[in-house]
Amino acid sequence: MENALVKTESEQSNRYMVPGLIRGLKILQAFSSEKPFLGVSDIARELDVSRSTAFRLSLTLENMGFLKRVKHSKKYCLGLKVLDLGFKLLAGMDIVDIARPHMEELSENTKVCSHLAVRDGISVVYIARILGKHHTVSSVGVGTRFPAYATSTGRILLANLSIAELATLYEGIELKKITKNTPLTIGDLINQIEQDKSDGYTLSWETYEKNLASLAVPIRDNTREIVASLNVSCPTTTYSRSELLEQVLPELMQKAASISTALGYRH
Amino acid sequence: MENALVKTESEQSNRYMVPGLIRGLKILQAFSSEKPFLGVSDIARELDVSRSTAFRLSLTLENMGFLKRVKHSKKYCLGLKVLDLGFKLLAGMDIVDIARPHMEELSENTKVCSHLAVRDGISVVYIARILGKHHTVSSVGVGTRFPAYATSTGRILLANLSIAELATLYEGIELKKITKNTPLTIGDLINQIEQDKSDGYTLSWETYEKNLASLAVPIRDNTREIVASLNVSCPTTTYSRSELLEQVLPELMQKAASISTALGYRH
DNA sequence: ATAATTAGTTTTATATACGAAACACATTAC
DNA sequence: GTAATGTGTTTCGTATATAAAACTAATTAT
Repeated sequence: MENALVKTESEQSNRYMVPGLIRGLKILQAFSSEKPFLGVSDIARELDVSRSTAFRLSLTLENMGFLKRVKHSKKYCLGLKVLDLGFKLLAGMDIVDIARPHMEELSENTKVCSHLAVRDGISVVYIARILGKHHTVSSVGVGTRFPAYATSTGRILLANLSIAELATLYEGIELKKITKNTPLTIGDLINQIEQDKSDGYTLSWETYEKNLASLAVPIRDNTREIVASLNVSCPTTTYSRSELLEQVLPELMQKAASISTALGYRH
Repeated sequence: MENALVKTESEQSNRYMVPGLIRGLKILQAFSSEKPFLGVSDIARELDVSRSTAFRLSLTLENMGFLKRVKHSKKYCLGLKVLDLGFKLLAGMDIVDIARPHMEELSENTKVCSHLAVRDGISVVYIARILGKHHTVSSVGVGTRFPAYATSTGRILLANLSIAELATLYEGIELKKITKNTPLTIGDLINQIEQDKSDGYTLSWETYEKNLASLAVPIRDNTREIVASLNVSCPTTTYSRSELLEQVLPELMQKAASISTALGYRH
């Protein structure tokens, strides 16, 4: 009972959280392509709860269709119901439907891949992708997360925050050196974002991955806030830096403007 | 306290279920493209729980990233974390990775859309899609669910069950007449499935949607069970019935065989 | 303007979800 | 073979999550 007081350890601060739900969701998150099958005991170890609790939680998730028993085994794997949630979210995002035709034209005209992304805390989450028909294809599928500070799309989205908000957001977060071009301090990041703002675009040349170029611009809605970022990405060999800026950027900005207009933004 | 005994009403039978988790998941499922924003009171009404409970559950989901407050409002919308689960599931399904290149060839050669689907109870769930380059594109995205009895892919997947299992699965389920070709009784369905089995394929001609044709075949793995269904679909005007069977079917079966082989199936 | 309604949040007494221990039955060790 | 460990499941007393009520702070009605 002496550890009843030491509840602050790694748990969320709020005293209103319901443990059954936290744990249930953590179970779903515990599954991965490396660990696709977990038994009750595995789950109990993973979450540091008793086997009886793990048992009841798993049973609940199974009954709801979020977990499935694998045939002729007592182990569980993720159930197909987990797909529903994600696709319901995307279906509700009319920005995806609005943007897609423009993105298809963009990809058709530039021959490269295009992505639409939104910010979730310090992450960029990709919510739409059009594969270029004629060149190396993107491996960034819908649902992919990247650190915002290290990607062109991410920096565009961070530009919507004030310096104070940025500082709060990145308080205690370490910026990892991914390639030679990634910002290493919040100061660096803020400077880059200020530069982006005056340019109106972000060019990332091997910032997140060697040999990968990406050019991103903001999309705004009727509130005038930056709600998404539209980008094109390709190998650094497809277009040179100047070709990207001279040939691709105007096309990209025009499509972004069309999407913003469709979302109610008045220029 | 008199209603404490009447717990069986619509709740799950099992006495080990943890209510906090059930309710939390039901909250996530309550959001839809028609109702993208819900407040604490809305949620309380929707789940028939007290506002204080709805409050604590929402707070928990918010802290976990599964719900987000919409700006300048107390309402919630789905958080982007829900995407993670679905895409983790798909990433773990190596059948998708294995099938995709074959599906791309298939779509390239036949010029129409191809889908890969698995069964989840009485539903078919689509887990991969390749859009045809030259014709009307499919609106059946990854994650889409359809009633298994009414689709070609679904009937192929149902063929893996014994008649007894089929009867159990559809016990108390009403088959709705979707078009003139949908089976209306379990007897009809079983007859159709028996026919499919001897044919080795299912042709659905306007079965689920007017003007839509779909041709599906089974995919088996090392256990010799039908684990997925591969199909092509197109408007009924693209290919005639006989063209589908003579030109497209051999190609489809060959690709399905390749995928089955890659999954360990020995012919 | 004022009252009435509805919203989200906080408190608190009690119904209940939880961990510990026991159980049954595998699988592995020796 | 038997012992030893590991698994999923069940029971049971107690710590705790919950519903009801109280409390604010917004909206809406009048």
